[in-house]
Amino acid sequence: MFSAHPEPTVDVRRSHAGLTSSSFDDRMASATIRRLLAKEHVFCEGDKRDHVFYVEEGVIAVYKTLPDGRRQIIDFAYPGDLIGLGVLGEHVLSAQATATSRVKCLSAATLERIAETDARLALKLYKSVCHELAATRSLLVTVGQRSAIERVAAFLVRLHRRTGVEESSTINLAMRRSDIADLLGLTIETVSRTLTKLRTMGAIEIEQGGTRVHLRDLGRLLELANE
Amino acid sequence: MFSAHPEPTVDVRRSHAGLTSSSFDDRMASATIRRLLAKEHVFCEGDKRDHVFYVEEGVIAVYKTLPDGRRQIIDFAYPGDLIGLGVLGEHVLSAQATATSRVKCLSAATLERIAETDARLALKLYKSVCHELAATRSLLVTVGQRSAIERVAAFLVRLHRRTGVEESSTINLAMRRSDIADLLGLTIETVSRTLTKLRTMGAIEIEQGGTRVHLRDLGRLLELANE
DNA sequence: CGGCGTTTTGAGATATCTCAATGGGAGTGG
DNA sequence: CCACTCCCATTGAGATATCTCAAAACGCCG
Repeated sequence: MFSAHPEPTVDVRRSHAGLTSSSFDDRMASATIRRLLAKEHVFCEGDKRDHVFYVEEGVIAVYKTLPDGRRQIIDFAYPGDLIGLGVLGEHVLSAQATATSRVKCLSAATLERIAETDARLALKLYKSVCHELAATRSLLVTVGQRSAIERVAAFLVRLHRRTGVEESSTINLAMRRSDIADLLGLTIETVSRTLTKLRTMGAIEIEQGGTRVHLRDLGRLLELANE
Repeated sequence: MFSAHPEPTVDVRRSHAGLTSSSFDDRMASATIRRLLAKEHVFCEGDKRDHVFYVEEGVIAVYKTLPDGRRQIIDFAYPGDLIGLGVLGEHVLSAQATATSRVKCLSAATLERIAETDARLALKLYKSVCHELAATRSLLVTVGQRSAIERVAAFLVRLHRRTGVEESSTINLAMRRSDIADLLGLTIETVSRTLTKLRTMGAIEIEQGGTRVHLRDLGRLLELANE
């Protein structure tokens, strides 16, 4: 379904789909593991798209840069997500670990061949694009319409939903302020100031090093996020 | 492929795919036509998603609103685009004509039924999501990273590529300043001022009523857009 | 002509950015 | 174990792009 048709544009990126197709599972079991340190790249825009990566641990920032170096992070990929899917021979986005991470490297050609006969897998890939699209639209609304405090609150809430362990309202950012800034279309300083404002308001607590954040008043954050 | 699987999130929106599958063509031929005046809605967020719409003429703004009324336009749909596709029973976005428009109303259930057996159509729908995703990411980069003048220049260039007749570098906005503002995450006034700045610079000429714009210096616009 | 919706323009307010300095934590090497 | 360095986060102060509020001009339609 994917590889047979040359296609002029896009690149599919992440899957929330549980990966249960049996032939796919076989692949997963025998796949190569790659470990990354913070700031290491999984792939770059323009690289040959010969692998698809399944995130097992850590956080991967998927982003696009402008010619002058400005960077927009499109999304963060967490364990269980699939990155690097697409219909083109080259990656149109870059992906970089924001913290120590581990990914499984899957052959793109093989995956796409399996998808041709395995309707369940094909459907999962399709759904993953839909999820991706929804997430991107949601971020677009945030960046286009919300103020700094709303953006940061929305980010925290979303991160909590995505990675938060039940009951615990402490989240591990596992990334730098610059990553948050590039996701939200703000500067590092504004992100920092906004976090301290949220702290001052009593909505959050920031632990040592500023990477762990305790969401003290989730209701307040939701309200601020305007969701 | 689409209807059989209840799915918790998204809504696929637009297709650039040439629509040539024969059973689909039959549907198209017998479909109901709906004519819309500017500001009329094609559908609203939360509406039952029983139809998919093929834009034949005009411009349809597809958007999302925040609880307090702020609006982010996700994209404009032009003739040849398909809107309202998705995997959910309800629309998650709203769609409104920005100018007099004409759409063909297609039964969502039927379309999805055909897609289950017609691989070519299914593939086209898949590709349309990919295109949509690429367009949304591109807009996200614009809104998150670019200045007002860069955003407006990028918008004009994109509109020209999308709807511009060969050779003619005059484009018809067919929408209000408020629509452009809500697409780019700016205010009406900033859009207006930015357009006059581009005019003063000699990059564009604005015709009567401000709806037709002549791109006088496309190179300059491209440069400004930072693409 | 008169009214309405829209665009343009102006002037002042403000959120965010920029530039710069300070401080903290982690790692390194003496 | 203590400098020392590096990277990152925080904080401050001033600059600025964009927003807000307000008024005027324009184009369209009855």
